[in-house]
Amino acid sequence: MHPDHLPEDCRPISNLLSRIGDKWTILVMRVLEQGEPIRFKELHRAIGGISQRMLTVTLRHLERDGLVIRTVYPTIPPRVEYELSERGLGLQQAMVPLFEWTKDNARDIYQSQIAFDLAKDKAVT
Amino acid sequence: MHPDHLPEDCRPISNLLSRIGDKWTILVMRVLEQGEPIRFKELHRAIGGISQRMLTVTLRHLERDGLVIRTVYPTIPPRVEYELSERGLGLQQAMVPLFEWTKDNARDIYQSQIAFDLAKDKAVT
DNA sequence: CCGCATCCTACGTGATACTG
DNA sequence: CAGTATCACGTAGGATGCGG
Repeated sequence: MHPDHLPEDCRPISNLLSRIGDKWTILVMRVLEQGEPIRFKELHRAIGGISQRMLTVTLRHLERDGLVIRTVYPTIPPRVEYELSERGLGLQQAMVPLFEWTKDNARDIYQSQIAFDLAKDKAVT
Repeated sequence: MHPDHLPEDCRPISNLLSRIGDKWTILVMRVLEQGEPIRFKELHRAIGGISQRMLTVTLRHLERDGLVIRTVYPTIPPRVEYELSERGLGLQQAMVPLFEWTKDNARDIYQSQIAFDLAKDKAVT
């Protein structure tokens, strides 16, 4: 059922992108990029529009992949801090060209989409 | 509802990654990367496990973003060829570091996941 | 041969309320 | 403060059959 007979490089990349390509991961990593450990609540505020649940889920994924480090201080009230790991930092750096490309092409892509949708509508008419 | 008050760079990047980060886009682009125009059926065979529908959807998205070029030869039977556009090629190149990073870190990430899941199970016990 | 339309299922996402 | 549990919803994805 899965593309097992593809060049081996493709699936891991596709899998990785599927995970970091979700709705929030990039946003979270970008906030974490500052280097400073940051608390859950701060993250929640820094990232607009994310629910508590999705922030938790996203952080768990990142932690599971060893991309962020989670530190718990068993105080009362509890205090939990998140920071990018070495690996996470490396991923950030690997994504820089993609960031650049996106910035350079976002407008053109948007134009293409408009044009495409327009042609579509005209075809219907 | 959306993270509108984030640094402007983040959302477009997140959006782009969401689209190219889906299950098939990377795989399709990788096959297209060869440079040769390629027919639908060939693509379908080259990419194992993809349904006809998802291949169509994926190609439409890529076409809409101006990343692939779709050429129709109105012969009988019909002949449709796909190839990477300039823009698509640029995206490919921008992703090279990410590909490299993934190749270098895939194993470590996998290990982290195992360890994480194990710790989880132990916690339950 | 190409790929669109339909139906259906699974999962990601979000809102809310509750626990340590 | 941090995180879990529950429910509800929308979209992605897969299977199948039809049309150009």
